[in-house]
Amino acid sequence: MKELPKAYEPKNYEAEIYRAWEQSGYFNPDNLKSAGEPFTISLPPPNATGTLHLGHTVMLALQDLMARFWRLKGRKVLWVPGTDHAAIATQNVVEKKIFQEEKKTRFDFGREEFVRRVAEFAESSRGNIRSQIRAVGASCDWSRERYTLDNGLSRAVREVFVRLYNDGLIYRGKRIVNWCYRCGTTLADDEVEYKEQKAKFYYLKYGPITIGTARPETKVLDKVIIVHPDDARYKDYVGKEFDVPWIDGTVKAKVVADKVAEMEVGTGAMTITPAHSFVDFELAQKYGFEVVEIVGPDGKLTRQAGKFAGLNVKQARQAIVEELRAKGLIEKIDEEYVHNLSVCYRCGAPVEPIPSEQWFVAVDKPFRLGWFRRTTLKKLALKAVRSGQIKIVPDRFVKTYFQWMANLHDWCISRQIWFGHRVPVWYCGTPATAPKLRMGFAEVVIPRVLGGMTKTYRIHDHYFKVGDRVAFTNSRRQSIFGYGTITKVERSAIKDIPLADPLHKASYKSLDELLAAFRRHYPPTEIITGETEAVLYTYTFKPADQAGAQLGCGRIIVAVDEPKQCPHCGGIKLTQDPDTLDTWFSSSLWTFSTLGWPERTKDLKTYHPTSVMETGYDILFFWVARMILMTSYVLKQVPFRTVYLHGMVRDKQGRKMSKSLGNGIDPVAMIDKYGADALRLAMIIGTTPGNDFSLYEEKIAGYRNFVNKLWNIVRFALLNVGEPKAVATPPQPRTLADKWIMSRFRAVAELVTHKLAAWQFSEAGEALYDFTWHELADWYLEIAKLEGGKDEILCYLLTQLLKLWHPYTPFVTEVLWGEAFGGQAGLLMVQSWPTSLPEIDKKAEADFAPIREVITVLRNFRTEHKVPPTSIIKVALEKVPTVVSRHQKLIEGLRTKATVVAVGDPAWERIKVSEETVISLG
RNA sequence: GGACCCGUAGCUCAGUGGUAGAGCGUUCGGUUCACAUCCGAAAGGUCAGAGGUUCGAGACCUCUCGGGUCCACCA
Repeated sequence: MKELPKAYEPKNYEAEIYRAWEQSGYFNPDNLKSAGEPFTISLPPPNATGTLHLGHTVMLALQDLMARFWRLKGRKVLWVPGTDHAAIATQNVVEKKIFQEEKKTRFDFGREEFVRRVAEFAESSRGNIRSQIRAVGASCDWSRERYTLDNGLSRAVREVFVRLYNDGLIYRGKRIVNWCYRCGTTLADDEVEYKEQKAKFYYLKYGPITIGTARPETKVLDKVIIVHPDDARYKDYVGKEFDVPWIDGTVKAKVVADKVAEMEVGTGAMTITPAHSFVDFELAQKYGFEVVEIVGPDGKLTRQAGKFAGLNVKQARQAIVEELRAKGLIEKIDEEYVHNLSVCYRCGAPVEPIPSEQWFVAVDKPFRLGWFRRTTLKKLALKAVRSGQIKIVPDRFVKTYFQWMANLHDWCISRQIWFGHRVPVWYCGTPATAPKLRMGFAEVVIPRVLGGMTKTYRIHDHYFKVGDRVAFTNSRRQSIFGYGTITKVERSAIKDIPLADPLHKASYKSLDELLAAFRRHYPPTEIITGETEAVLYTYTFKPADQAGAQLGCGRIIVAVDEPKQCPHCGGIKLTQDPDTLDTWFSSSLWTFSTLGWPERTKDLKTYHPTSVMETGYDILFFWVARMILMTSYVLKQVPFRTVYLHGMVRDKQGRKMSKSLGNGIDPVAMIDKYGADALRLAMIIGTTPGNDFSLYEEKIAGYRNFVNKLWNIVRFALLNVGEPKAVATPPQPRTLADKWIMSRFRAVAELVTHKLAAWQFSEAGEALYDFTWHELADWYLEIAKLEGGKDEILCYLLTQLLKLWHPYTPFVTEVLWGEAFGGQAGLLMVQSWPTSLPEIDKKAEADFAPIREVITVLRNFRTEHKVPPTSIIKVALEKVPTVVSRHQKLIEGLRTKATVVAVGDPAWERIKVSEETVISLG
């Protein structure tokens, strides 16, 4: 006989229990005796600087549930924990902090110092999230803890980058990207969120045609109007060119017909701004229109915007609208226009499309995988799911996954922030000497340029200014063959260009010959006539091989480790690309980089592919899809066999939890108040994968009550059992109640086992909850008080029940296990799952049911007739199963205080008590 | 525009073709005897609506209504 405290106080045990688990070494599968098949989970790494929120708690509870279940089932369980450097998010946090505390920006510190400070901050706050993960009870292997920015993972990142580059799947290009002015960086397509917003929509007179726009400030240099080919209104204009009085002087506009213009939208006509719209950029590529940047990366208008240069977007819009108004070009303004404003998912500031030189992963480009297969990254990622190698729970997300994959564009992976994995790319030369501006030359003319040609004609303005330092590059190879400074910029119609200019080495006999020369270098779509305006650049020239030793050859070096010298020219002044990588690039390698890749480690061989990826459906695209894509490419393996997606936590009204609503619940406070076990139950029972669920304090309190019930079940047993011991095999039941509970236990144990293996955690938990409280506690324990002599059975049920509950409520079950069986039984977390189960006894279950019913009926009878608790009643029952009369004592003892005279009837259906059946009240 | 989810007791939600469920709340009753973080009872349902499939539908199919999410587009 042993006495436990009356109520379970989680605070008194949890820390100590976790310490015992950790010290046992069993979180590390190397220390598990089991030889079973490994079961691996990679913990979706929380942000290093984060604090535990309910989303984390959900994933920890579910993953720990799986880990503990399979560990008890004898599998070699590895759960790899870690944290994510969360590049933009972390940098933003630190920038904000530094600005508040010291009124300084990152530029005041310089890159190196700033990164050091961010890293320091991340390091110092990482301990916080670690201890909070422990507080939930997560049985992850801390000896294998990783960080996305640690040496091993950084190496994996560089290795993958280099491989992709060598396979031609990473390229650098000037493309329209999403640009966040506040963060000063690009964002991937899915890092942009949309907010519906009312804005002004301007109808502007653009020559004879009215166009609509919400962003007049980008329209300064628009010179192409797109209309639908079938649009009768504009039929006569198509293909025509005309002068249009516009924002900054007159522009020559032409009208092009293309089906992208929808007749119903606005006026059906639009001007295009290739530099500031994804669609327009595509059109510009299609038709060869010039891409002119109006808004720069600083959010201010560029010098191409003429007199508006230097104004920020907001000022420029005002000024330009004013200008348009003054010129009478505004037809009307729609004030009620609703459109989706693009905003940064990290900081909420507006995001604008601008052209920028960035690194991309080509998802649609064919490459050779292994010896035989030609495929694309997108195809690989689709196949992994379509082939069934990866199962998604719930499976409706398969459809979502395919849809997203189908829409996936090349992935912009470079970011202009400082904190993160630096792009493993070096340029031969330094920023000071290697000019930013480039002028490309066709291969055939390079020898002539090298021969001293210092004047070049172009029909597109590159906006070089006198004094600009320019690198001259081979357009095909992208290599620099010379350097120089612009000394003169002139404009002239082609027909007015002197046919023989001493600075322009080539001379022409006739205008036709000059025009032919132009046409050779521009696509056939360009209409080049004598009237076409050309820009004539004059410059100084120094060949690269002369300047090379100091300046570098400008070529790109992509390498895992920092190169000492340029493999192309031997130059030693190498400059690393300033960009860092999208944080999801490193997380996409998470399942295998954490196991030691690129080394061929034993862990990698043993534990990869991982068994399950458990995470919220909100990062199916951000993360899960990218892991599938990258792992398929790098390892030719899936990263995980099953994806289990949990829903989002909402408040009682179903609203998202947010700071502004103030409806958030702090999981740490809840653990403090109700215990980790109660919180875990509240998040597992009553929830289904893929569906959001509500969480509120009363719910957690309810499960706290259950945990306490479990405690008291064991407390009762220990008070009644002489010598508590763990019982592995089911003892022989003696009474009907014994047979009934043993049979029920078997049914529940099997159900729980089956449901847990089938990812149906809620149903398993519910069944176990109901059995524990409403069968075992409410009925069997009451009967045990009457019948006595239950030591063996109670010990057996206790032993097995604690195991079944352990995955859900590890703390209280471990405490109880220790209290009941002491140290000799070892830790509960490494016991074996119940396998030796009692027999199913259908007859006992069938016999017990009417007894239970009779008791309930009699209790109701007492209540209805207001029989005082002390009174004994005598009741005659008719048409009840004969078994009832054989269990007089049971019925009387279970708080009915009734003597039953039962008339047995084998054909009984329903038991009823009416006043007529009552013989007497005693 | 495309896709998806949800609608079941007052509230929060389970329910994988076979007798409508749980927790909380409400009402009534209970002072020792494991637990008031408890025990015993009760009330409470056109399973959003309409049609269909089936011996049988809360579940499967079609449509409608209401609430929500994601993606695409956004001149």
